[in-house]
Amino acid sequence: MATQLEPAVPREGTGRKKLLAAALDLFAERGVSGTSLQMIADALGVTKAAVYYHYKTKDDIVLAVVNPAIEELAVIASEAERKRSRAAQVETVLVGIIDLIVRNRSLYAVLQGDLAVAHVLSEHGAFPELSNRIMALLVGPDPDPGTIVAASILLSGLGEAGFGPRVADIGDEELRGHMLGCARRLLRHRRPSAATP
Amino acid sequence: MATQLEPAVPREGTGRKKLLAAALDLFAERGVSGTSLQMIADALGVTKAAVYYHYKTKDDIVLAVVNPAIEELAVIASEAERKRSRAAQVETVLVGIIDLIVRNRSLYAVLQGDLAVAHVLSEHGAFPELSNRIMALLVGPDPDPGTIVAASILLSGLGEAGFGPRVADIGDEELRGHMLGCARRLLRHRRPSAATP
DNA sequence: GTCTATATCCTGATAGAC
DNA sequence: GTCTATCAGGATATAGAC
Repeated sequence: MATQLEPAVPREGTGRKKLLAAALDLFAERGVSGTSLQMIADALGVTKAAVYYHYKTKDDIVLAVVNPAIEELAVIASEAERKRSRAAQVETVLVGIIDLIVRNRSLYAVLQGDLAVAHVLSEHGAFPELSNRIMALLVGPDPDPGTIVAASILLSGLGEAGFGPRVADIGDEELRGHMLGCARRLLRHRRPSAATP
Repeated sequence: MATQLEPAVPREGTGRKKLLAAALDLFAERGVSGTSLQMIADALGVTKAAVYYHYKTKDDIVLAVVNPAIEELAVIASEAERKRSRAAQVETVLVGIIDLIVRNRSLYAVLQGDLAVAHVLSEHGAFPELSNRIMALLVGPDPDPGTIVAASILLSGLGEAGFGPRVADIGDEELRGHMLGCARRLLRHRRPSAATP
């Protein structure tokens, strides 16, 4: 539950940390299924066996790469669930997720855009439940379909857009602001009131 | 340039058509890199060699699966480029793409969400150029970063959201309407006016 | 911690019979 | 159009030396 002040996956480091950084770059560029352990080893200048010293299986590497983002998301969700007003819950989720995305643009894209990651997480982790918690915080109780569509577009759109080449040359501060603006525009719309005849 | 009245990839058919439908389902579920020719063959109840009778390489299958959507997108782009007003251009692109997504929910997700597809298309096709044309139609000339961010979120978000399980039980008509509403909300925002002091 | 070497399986792809 | 049989290469993963 420590506050994260550094990027979730550091660019430099020793041993495992360099491995995870190299793996993330490859996952973001070629996809998890399109990345072999040989490629990761080559990126590090070592052999496959050296990679296997740090992690027993490829799934373990995927989990280790993606885990920091999941832990941050869990903190964000818990923080948001403690808020009393719906508006504060939505705001906490939006600010938290967008900050996470901007701070490390490729990690979130891999986490929620890669089908292989989803498959691994559905077996080894509890990510689907966390994903549902975050969605519930965004759309609230008894959401109408329009809100569900908007939140779905937002969550997947933010991830892919943050890593896309078209926003690569936009600074962190500015990107954060634009993403927050997009999120608020998307989510703030008139619900069809069931009480109106 | 024939108008498409049927789904881009038919669910049933004979020979190649059943092959493409089975391949699309697998691509959408496991990703292109995570789908082997063996899986496609198994889904059809045949052997790999039978698959190779229809298409020489795996890339050819990917191209054939994704090609109907690309052709539709090209028609949409050309149609939009013939409009004179910016508003009409944006509207034509939005209505066309959303209709394409809703009519065949997994195809667009595979086309623009799968890194392996992007890799194949960058080699064998001219999709990057088409993608740029559509983006240019959405954001207009000299777009500000906020508009670029919004359009990026929209294009990737629509694709993934259309295939997601959360919107699976929403009917075509309703989904189309909600997606259009989201798109208009996202793109319609005040540009920072450079003329204002 | 990293290496070489190896084991095993699966991949995309081909040839030729029916 | 589909089959069996086969190929070379690459995948994950392990064993053991340094």
